[in-house]
Amino acid sequence: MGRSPCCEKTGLKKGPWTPEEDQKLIAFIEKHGHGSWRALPAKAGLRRCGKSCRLRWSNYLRPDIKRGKFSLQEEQTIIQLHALLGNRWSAIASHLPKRTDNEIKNYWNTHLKKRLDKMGIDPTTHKPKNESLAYSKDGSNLGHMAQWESARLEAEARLVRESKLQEQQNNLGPMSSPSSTQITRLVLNKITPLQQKQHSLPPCLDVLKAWQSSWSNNNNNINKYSSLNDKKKTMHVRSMYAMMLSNDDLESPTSTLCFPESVQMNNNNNNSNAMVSTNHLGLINENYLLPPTTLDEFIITKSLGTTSSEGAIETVNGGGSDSWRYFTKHNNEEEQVETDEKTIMYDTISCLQDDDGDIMVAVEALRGAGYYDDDNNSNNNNVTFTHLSSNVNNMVGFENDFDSNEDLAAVNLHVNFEENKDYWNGMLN
DNA sequence: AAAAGACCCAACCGCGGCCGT
DNA sequence: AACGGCCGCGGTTGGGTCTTT
Repeated sequence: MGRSPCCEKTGLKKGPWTPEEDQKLIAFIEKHGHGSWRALPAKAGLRRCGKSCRLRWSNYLRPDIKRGKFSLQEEQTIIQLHALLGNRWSAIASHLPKRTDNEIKNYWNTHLKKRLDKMGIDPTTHKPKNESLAYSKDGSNLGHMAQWESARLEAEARLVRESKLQEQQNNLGPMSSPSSTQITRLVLNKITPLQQKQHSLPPCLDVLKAWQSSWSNNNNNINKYSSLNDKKKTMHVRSMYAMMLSNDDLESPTSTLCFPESVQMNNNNNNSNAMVSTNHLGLINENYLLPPTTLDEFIITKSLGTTSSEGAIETVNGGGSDSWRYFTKHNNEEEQVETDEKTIMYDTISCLQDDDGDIMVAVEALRGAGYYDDDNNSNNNNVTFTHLSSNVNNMVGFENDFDSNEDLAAVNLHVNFEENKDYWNGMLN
């Protein structure tokens, strides 16, 4: 069946919208709503086709659109969702409040895709490039498998919702019945056998395995760097996936995707190697995602030997809107910290604040964990938090033998875990 | 300083699904 | 069931801006 054009092409304007046209469109929609897009242009006095008006409104003029730089969290979400969903921009956009599918698509094509590409990750399959080639040689149909995986994940989400509902209806607690996740897995295992840990990650998610491999290969050497810079150089080649791989909690509550045990956090382990490794994951996350060459800096310094129980987070308006760009440490790198349970250190974090006032992840982390005290917010953008080190130590499960630099990394690590939990919960609700 | 190339992103195009008739 | 209108979606384009030579 042929398809008629959406509107008469003759006499209608195309191309960039003028401010006057925008105003006409906004004024009309605010007064009447958009109703039928086809009929709208004539009523609004615009020489545009309805489709052009719809696009202009939904991609640009809508009041609930957030414009400007994508945050770290948004970047993470896009990459994670793209690995799961592929180029389903509207689906991805539904998990990024106030962002349009068009904007996400553009950002992917112009930034994230290239960044993955430079790292040797195939942005289509999210697999390391050499592995992608090998995989193709198997004759596998990647697109088909990704589609299958995507459909399977959606089915998982649906099933867990249903099982949650069932649980509620039956009024049964988790102790008296299998958890919803367990139920989901039982059901799904009949559809797709549970993936063997580490050995057979879903094809479209094999990037996780790649990063796990990257992490594992260097994990044993994490304490052998001669300087922080050396550590950083190595850390730059890794990604947020390391963070995901580092904690079982980050596993999708519904997915059969499994993360390797070798890099899981062991909160009961006071061994310093384990502690350092875990904390470095937080730094890896920050360092990788934030490009190494930028104008703005997120600086961590530390003060040592104090018994103060207070610290300070200072926000600095340093580089305009281009914040969240770099994460590094300086000063005091060689200093060792001796602590006992009663010795509290404090750290000063200098960080940037973006234009719309969002404070960076670390600050949100502290606030979320109760370390950020709005009442103590001073006039010059200084905010304080209390009881940092001891509580952070407890927060991440380490009771002894910690280093304050690593503690701050742990804060970031912790909050990212929480954010990922929220993310997956959001996927399900 | 100028030209060429690269980059970016708003806007367009056309397909396909949904729904009413 | 067939048709037609509407809208959402993903791919692509074109022109403005920035960077490099």
